[in-house]
Amino acid sequence: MGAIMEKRKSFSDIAAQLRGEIYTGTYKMNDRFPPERILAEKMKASRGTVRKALEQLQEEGLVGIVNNSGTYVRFNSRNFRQPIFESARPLELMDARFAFEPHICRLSVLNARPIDILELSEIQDSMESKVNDAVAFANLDTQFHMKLVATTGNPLLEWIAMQINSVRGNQAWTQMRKLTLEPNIIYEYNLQHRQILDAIKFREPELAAERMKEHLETARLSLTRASAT
Amino acid sequence: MGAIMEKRKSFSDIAAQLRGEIYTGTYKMNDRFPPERILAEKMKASRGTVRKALEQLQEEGLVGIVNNSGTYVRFNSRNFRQPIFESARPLELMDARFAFEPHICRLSVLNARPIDILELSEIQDSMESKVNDAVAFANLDTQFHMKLVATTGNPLLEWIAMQINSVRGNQAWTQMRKLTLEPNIIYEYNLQHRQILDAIKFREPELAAERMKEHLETARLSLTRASAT
DNA sequence: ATTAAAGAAACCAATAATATACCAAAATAC
DNA sequence: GTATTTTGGTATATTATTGGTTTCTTTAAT
Repeated sequence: MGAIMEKRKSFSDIAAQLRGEIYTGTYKMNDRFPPERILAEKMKASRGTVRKALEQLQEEGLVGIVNNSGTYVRFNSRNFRQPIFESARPLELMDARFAFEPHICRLSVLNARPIDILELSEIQDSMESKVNDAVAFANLDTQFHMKLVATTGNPLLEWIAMQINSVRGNQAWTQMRKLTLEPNIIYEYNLQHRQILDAIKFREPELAAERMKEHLETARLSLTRASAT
Repeated sequence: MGAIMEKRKSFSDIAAQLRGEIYTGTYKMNDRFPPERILAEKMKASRGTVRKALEQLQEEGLVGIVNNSGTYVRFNSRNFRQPIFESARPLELMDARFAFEPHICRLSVLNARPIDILELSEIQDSMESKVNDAVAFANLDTQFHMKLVATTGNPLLEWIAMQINSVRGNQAWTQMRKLTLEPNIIYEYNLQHRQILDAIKFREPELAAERMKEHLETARLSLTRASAT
């Protein structure tokens, strides 16, 4: 017979499963776990095993076990109020952009339609005429990077970019912008944007990514110089 | 007596349900909730339990309770577009991981402390013993990548990674996992994880990033093969 | 055969959920 | 303006659950 042997589950198996469910948000912060008896039934293990698994999770700090009450999640899987973005520091954001944008360039080369490239060029043209207007330039810069993401046709990436860009709205950032966006810096940014755009036009994914990295490196440098002041 | 016993609901259950109704827009910004007594009746729970659930939602900042007046929604579901994650397709998610994780490796090399590397090794060891248990392996895999991000010490990156990982909790993904995670694939993943970890141990940022790219390429391939079936 | 780990069952004391009643402020009706 | 109703806040007694503990049996690995 093809009867499947239900293999005996060890406490570490149970722990791994529950850990995963905490990380993925099945159980949220401050939620109470199902009672041990129910959990044992669901996991097809004995209560003692579940108990041992929960004790391990407690040592890891993921849950707190309260006598005669229940086991409570002490891990924030998603922060719905998004205070992280409010408190994100400029250099942390730069790291995120470093991770994100070079690959966006590669994807853009693969997916951008002619009309997309045309629109990017238009934004680029506007930017080059705003060497002396830091605020206008910054807004167009945001537009440029957002449009770049949009050309990938990936709504998930677009959503993430939107979240990252929302940081720029806060106080620390408007100040930082005034410190860094001097005309000569804007001029350099324009050159780099133009180079990135050209690499995309000519369908060179690695070149586009490389030039984006250089661009971000320049931005990072002017940031560190500004914060050193 | 075939009467079905209505399971007693805990405050976490009530909170989860109300949270869902706020997120989906059943109750919109500034709406007044039904009074506690009515809510208790609808939820088939006692007023005390509903009360405790509402208090938790208040701590989360989702609602505001006003004495002698009512409980009001303080959350704008339009500004929070979570649905994208529910509908994110596997290949779109792979692109996001391609964008992020190689650079995460570089940052990990720069910032990981010895204790971090030790913890990563422990997760790795567990994974290598789960060649025949796809569910356990997948959960450990999530842990591995989450821990990797954590070593960068950048909460913004951690938040983004968590958003990306939260997709894995949904239905389409658990099915996809069953299709792709065969023992030989798991074996290959283990080899690649080990190589990534080694590169981090030996403080080689570019090597670590490159190996992560290879790992993701393998994952992408097994995805496309699975969706071709 | 020996040993360590998991399963099963029973009991305890503390806690959570229920049910009910009452209060005071606010909203509503008249 | 006044009376009535509605609302969240509070208190209390009762019942159902829950984690903690012990004891013993079963299973798997060596």
